[in-house]
Amino acid sequence: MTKNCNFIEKLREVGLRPTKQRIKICEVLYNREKTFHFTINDLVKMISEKMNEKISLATVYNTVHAFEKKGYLKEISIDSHKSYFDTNTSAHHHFFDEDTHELIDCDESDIDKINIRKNITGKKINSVEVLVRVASDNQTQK
Amino acid sequence: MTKNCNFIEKLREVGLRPTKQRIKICEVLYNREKTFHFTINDLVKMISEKMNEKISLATVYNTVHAFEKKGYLKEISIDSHKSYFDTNTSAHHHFFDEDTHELIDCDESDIDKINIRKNITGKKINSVEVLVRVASDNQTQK
DNA sequence: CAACAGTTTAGAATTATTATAATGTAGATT
DNA sequence: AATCTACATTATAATAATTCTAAACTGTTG
Ligand SMILES: [Mn+2]
Ligand SMILES: [Mn+2]
Ligand SMILES: [Zn+2]
Ligand SMILES: [Zn+2]
Repeated sequence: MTKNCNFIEKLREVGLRPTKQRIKICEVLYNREKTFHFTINDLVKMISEKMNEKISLATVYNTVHAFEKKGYLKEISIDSHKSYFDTNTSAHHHFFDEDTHELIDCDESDIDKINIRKNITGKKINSVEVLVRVASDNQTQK
Repeated sequence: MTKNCNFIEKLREVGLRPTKQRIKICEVLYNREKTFHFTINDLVKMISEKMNEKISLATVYNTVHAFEKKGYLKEISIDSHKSYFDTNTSAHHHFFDEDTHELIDCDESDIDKINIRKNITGKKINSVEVLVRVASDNQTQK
């Protein structure tokens, strides 16, 4: 279990003031075994349920985007209608369960390295990510 | 150049009434050499610029979603903040230019077939798509 | 502890999308 | 051809997600 003072240092390192709201959000996001995926709505719920404090919605948005900019969080595009964030900021692939709308990380070994043959002049590749959409085996597929 | 009567037949085939708005939208979307990517906003502009007719925004949304459901259009998730649609409905990969926010199709030959080793019990794979984010070579990368 | 810059906050504003309900129309029925 | 009816279109209102605003607040510096 990471201590709060670690979060304070971590925030200081990237030039974010260790305010109590940011520390609270760090606790909710990083004080756990595994990385996970969430929406802003999820996060607001988690804060209000797990913590007694209430944080303004604007602050949650601001903080999440500050964290994203500093590389503490990654935004994942799967569904144009919802923003998902990921506390796993490394480059990795995903499964998306279309029944439950759950995102699942792929292990390194699940998918071979992707080889891109095309090269766009004047442009460099920033990322290569695979999205595997899965759904229940029996039901009618979309 | 596809004739309107073809669109009428096409619409009838999938059980959509060939109304003048739907035919108009078909013309804008499919009366061209190559497939392309667009947002609802793009489409509304294209209709009002290319055609003299004005179609209600609600109808554009309804029609695009009707076309999507019938397999005439595909929705692409790249940017959680915007919905992109694709008149190329086949399974294919994309480059996304982060400078211009332009989507570019990958040819079959640009990327090898992806082999998924993981298998999620009770779930079948609906699609496997790769998104390659590119950006200007010289500028600071995000 | 005073001062300042950065931060939080509630609420308003904006944007994208969907719902509503009245009106219009394609295609079938007479 | 006139009528009918289910479905489609429309303008507008409603909703939802996100961002903006401006005032109050707080962490940090000296
Ligand atoms: Mn964002
Ligand atoms: Mn959609
Ligand atoms: Zn992930
Ligand atoms: Zn495409």
